[in-house]
Amino acid sequence: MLNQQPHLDRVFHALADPARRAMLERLGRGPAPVTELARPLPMSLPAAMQHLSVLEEAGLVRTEKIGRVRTCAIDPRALSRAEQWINARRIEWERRLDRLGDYLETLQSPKETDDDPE
Amino acid sequence: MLNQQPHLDRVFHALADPARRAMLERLGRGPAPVTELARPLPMSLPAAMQHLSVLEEAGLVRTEKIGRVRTCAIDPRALSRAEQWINARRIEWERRLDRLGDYLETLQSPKETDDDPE
DNA sequence: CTGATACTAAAGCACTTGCTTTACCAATTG
DNA sequence: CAATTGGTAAAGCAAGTGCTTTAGTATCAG
Repeated sequence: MLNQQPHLDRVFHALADPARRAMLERLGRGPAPVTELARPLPMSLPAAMQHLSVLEEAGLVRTEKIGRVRTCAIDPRALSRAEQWINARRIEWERRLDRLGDYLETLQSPKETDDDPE
Repeated sequence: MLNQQPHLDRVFHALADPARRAMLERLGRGPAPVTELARPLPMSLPAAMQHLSVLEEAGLVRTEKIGRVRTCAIDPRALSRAEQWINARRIEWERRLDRLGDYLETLQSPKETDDDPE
């Protein structure tokens, strides 16, 4: 019943780590090889590689190895799904808050009782 | 150097679990007591409580206990920070893709060479 | 009062994460 | 060729997660 969206799990989990967000922010300025992504991070290269593979499995990053250099680039499509989920929630919540406001107003000037009083 | 935004860590981590997203979706339709949030989930009540406290520590949910019932409600502000981060990345990436497009066009019709060839 | 309801606290445990180190291969450089 | 560079594979380990069960406490209903 749960988890119809394992993709969202992976994307949000990938975004929940500062090292991975730093990688994405760097990649926002253009593609980069693995070593360059790893350099600013306070960890070993294999550790950075593991973060990178989390980003890749979430679909946020695509990589291609040419010669001995693996070049990494962002894939914006994965992020848009996460954005859509957040957006849907926010719209829903704002609408509800509006209806709550309406309801409170009907309490102020009681003409007819409406439904959805919670 | 990393982790200037532990708040983002917590929000994205909270969103990375389907049980917690289900709770948020339910709360989008209005406040609810703990038991109602837990009922559809395939786990014990204490387990659901632990998920709830993750949401609360991320600032996504506020709760108030009246009598023996703890009522939970969403707090949209926490989510907007996450949305802003995603938005910033997407705008950055789209701008970069546009510039890449421009660059490719200048290659097609070479009049003047611009900077930022990456 | 008695019993049921709604939560909460705590301990325990299998499993997963997030690194590390070591060792290694393949591509390039001199 | 030998040495260096860029990346990978694998093992190991401390710490954290995600549940469970058990055992409560406080509140409400009758």
